[in-house]
Amino acid sequence: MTYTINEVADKFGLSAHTLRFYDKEGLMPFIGRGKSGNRVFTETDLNWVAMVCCLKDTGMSIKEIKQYADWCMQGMQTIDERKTMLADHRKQVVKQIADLKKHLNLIDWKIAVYDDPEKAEEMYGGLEKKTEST
Amino acid sequence: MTYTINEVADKFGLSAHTLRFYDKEGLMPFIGRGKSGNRVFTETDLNWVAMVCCLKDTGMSIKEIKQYADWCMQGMQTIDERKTMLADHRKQVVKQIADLKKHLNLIDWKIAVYDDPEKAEEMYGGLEKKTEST
DNA sequence: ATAGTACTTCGAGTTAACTCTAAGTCAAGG
DNA sequence: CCTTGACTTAGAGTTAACTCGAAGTACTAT
Repeated sequence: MTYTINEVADKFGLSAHTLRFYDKEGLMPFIGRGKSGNRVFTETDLNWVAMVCCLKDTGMSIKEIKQYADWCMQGMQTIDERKTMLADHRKQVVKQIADLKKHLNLIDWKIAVYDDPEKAEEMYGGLEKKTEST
Repeated sequence: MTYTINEVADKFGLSAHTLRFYDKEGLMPFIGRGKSGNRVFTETDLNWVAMVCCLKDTGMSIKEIKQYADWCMQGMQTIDERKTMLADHRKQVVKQIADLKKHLNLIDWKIAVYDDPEKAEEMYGGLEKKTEST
């Protein structure tokens, strides 16, 4: 089973434009072509696209993903570099989650204040005192 | 106690340029000025900057934050709009956290594969079979 | 064979969010 | 008085990541 660029785009919620752009940037160095020059995606390629999307959606830049792809193309001797890169990135993702949870607390507190303004003075000392009182 | 733009920038890990940019975009409509025209930040203003940073860091666009700021300036009659906006945004943040956790699983799996390649075939069916074998 | 559809490349344009430069003002210290 | 340093504005430039348009090729159905 193989897939066209539009099928893959649909599957991952991207546009064909974006997939070609990723290809052009070197993020997909091993996508095959059919006899008329069209990109042909295999199941294995789909796994790779999933990995690219995962890295992108967790904030890795295209430049870094290209570095990762380049290392993958170079074979086994780059395993250590790849492992280090993923371990570093993992830390960043863990930090992102922690930061988001912290921010969520402030958002929750703010919503609570709107539901019960009394809480504002008690809990925080009057955020927006100035604006709310105008 | 009041603060200069550079003190605030330091406190929040932003540049003074960025704070002025936010001000220009209407994200800080109530920052006072000293007699020579310099921005003067109060403790209350710091709380507001914290809120802006929270919204920005959780993916809200400057345009949306401006909308929120505008509503804050209009006073009590916009409480409902603000509450709705924050509740909607809260949902998005919760989703971001869930998505990041999901992505983290793939990253963890991939790291595990690098540590013990045997797992690849068992768990996933050979991601990167093509690239690893070249 | 011809119309339609899906793909191709190349390169220009867009958007968001900064990021910086230039030219100028202002207050304090020597 | 003069320099130094922190601030001011307006506006231009940068960067990342798309996003689109034009022009062309190739298979598919009528």
